[in-house]
Amino acid sequence: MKTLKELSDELKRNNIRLTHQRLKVLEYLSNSKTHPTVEEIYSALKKEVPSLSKTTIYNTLNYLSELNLIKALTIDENEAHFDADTHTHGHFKCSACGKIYDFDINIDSFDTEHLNNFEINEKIVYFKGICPRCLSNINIE
Amino acid sequence: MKTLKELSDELKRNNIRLTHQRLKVLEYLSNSKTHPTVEEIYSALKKEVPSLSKTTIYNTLNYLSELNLIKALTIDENEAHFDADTHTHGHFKCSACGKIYDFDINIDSFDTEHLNNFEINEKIVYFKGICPRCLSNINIE
DNA sequence: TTTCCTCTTTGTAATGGTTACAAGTTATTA
DNA sequence: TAATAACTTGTAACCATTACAAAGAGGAAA
Repeated sequence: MKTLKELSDELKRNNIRLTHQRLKVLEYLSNSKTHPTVEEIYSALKKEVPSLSKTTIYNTLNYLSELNLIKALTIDENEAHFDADTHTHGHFKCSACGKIYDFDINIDSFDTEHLNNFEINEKIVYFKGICPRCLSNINIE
Repeated sequence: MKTLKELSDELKRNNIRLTHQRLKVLEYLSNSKTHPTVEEIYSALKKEVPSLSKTTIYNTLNYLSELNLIKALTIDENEAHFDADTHTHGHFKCSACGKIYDFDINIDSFDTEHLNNFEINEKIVYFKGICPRCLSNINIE
């Protein structure tokens, strides 16, 4: 998980101004462990920054993604989720509750001999299924 | 890659009627190795079946996905791609040309001790980068 | 064949996440 | 302070996908 300072410094380094709005988005994301969507970030920050526009959030997140400071997750079919943790790890999405979990996985141990002539820039691992919490709820019913 | 017969039989078994339109979609997908989108399937089949509607293609593909006879790929941010090959394998998307390649990978060898209490139903691996063809084109320029 | 019922197809409209754009605002530099 | 560039905002456009209703097609039973 990236700290607010790391994100801010990196933006400065890329000549991207650290505005109040951007700082709020960075702060929210770097403190979050739930892989929030734009909508979630928006409704959370709207209280503190009433003038905030969704476009600003999209802009900020897109900048950060381009700079590889955050990751956009496409594990959810209809909405992007964002993750301030860019160290390679897996994501598990529960089909019942929709929650997205992190899990450690040694992606670089994959045998990828078939991709010898490919330049690999990103390795993504998504698992889907039912989380323990939902499994126990099903058993109760 | 699923044969047309396998797909047809499985649909019959699930009491889904094998209409002319559905057979065409199944046939196209089972012969395809390029992970086509709905748009591609539509424009290819429209010539043969002029009355064909996009909704029918969505319906058919959704049925097949629910029955786990095909896989919907979300490696592309803005459009779903479909794959008649359901044996677990990885997908590599070239960021330059957009082409999606298959590659073999032993996903079950992953160490997933952190997910001991999770019910895992699907394992997805996406790699992104530049394919050999585009790499050599860049070198020429 | 005829009737009935159900499933399917089709076109259009609606949905919803995301992006484009223009106008106004803010920051930076000189 | 003025000038320039970057940023924010709201609205409108975009586009893949889904919802829906009406028309069409197929199978079962008589």
